[in-house]
Amino acid sequence: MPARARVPSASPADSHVGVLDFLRQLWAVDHALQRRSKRMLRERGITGPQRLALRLLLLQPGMSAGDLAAAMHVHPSTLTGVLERLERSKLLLRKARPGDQRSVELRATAKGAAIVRETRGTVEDAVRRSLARHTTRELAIARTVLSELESELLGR
Amino acid sequence: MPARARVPSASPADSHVGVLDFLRQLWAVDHALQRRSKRMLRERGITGPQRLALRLLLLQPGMSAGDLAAAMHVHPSTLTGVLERLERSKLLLRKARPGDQRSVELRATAKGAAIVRETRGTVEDAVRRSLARHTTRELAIARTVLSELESELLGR
DNA sequence: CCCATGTCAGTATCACTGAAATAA
DNA sequence: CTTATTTCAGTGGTACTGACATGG
Repeated sequence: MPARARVPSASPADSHVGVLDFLRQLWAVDHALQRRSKRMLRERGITGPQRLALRLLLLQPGMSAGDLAAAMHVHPSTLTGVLERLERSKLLLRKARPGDQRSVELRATAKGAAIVRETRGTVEDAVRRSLARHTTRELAIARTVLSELESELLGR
Repeated sequence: MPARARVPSASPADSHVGVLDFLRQLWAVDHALQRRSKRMLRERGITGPQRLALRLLLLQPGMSAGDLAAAMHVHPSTLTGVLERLERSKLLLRKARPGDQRSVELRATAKGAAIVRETRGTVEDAVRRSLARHTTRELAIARTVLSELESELLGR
């Protein structure tokens, strides 16, 4: 099991606000996300992205694959694999859309809805607990920083 | 190219502070990180985690594989692959440690040091630009939230 | 013999590019 | 014919578990 590191912090000269420290924290959260997702797969048979897909589908049943891919910020071809695994696990149904046979209507099954309701040990659960410890204002700041980070990462 | 989503926000009843919104933002940053990493690989021949490994190695030359794995919060067997790719690209040297033949001394090559210095288009670059837009206090808050999120994700 | 270190084998998800299939 | 939607084929990186070789 990975343990805490003992590595010297970035020198202040690196930049005014410890870019390397922030960078490491960012990758740390990323790894934590990936590990939790793997663990969910082992223990409950569903990954983080798969859960997110189902969750969005419950909010807007009948979504097309393209719309869901956009909502999840992934390439449509990436979604194909996610959907296939969800379907194999009987958590999702793919149906040709009446009126446009190219498109598909996606819906969570009853089993899919049930697994989404069970939140113990999920990413969502961790987020909920973290958020409960902060004020609305602090969370707004955190979200803004994350949102700008996202833009910068996607840009150029 | 993934585009912006149009999905209804979480209902306020979901929890007091939009857990689903925060969750989506978190995955969005994660995806942005992955995409930037892939793009770096295409354009410059090195991924985000690979760069982080080299960066830590420059800070502490001669580190062992186990220590580096701990510093990066990954399993030693995960690091094996990362190191192999770095070595194949001639960015890193692995040498048996004198006095303990089980352990290895890791060092960035001159080429490795050079590629780390070139930061245009890297994750680090995006972080630097984002940080420049915020006050020290705001960044401290963001870091705290991320750090707690990490703990919650790793826990239980 | 026992423990530590690192690698290897096997498996799985995610993510892309680019091309193909099908339908509008 | 052209465009839109999704899937398929192929590639690559990350990450794990569990086993193994080797050295202390």
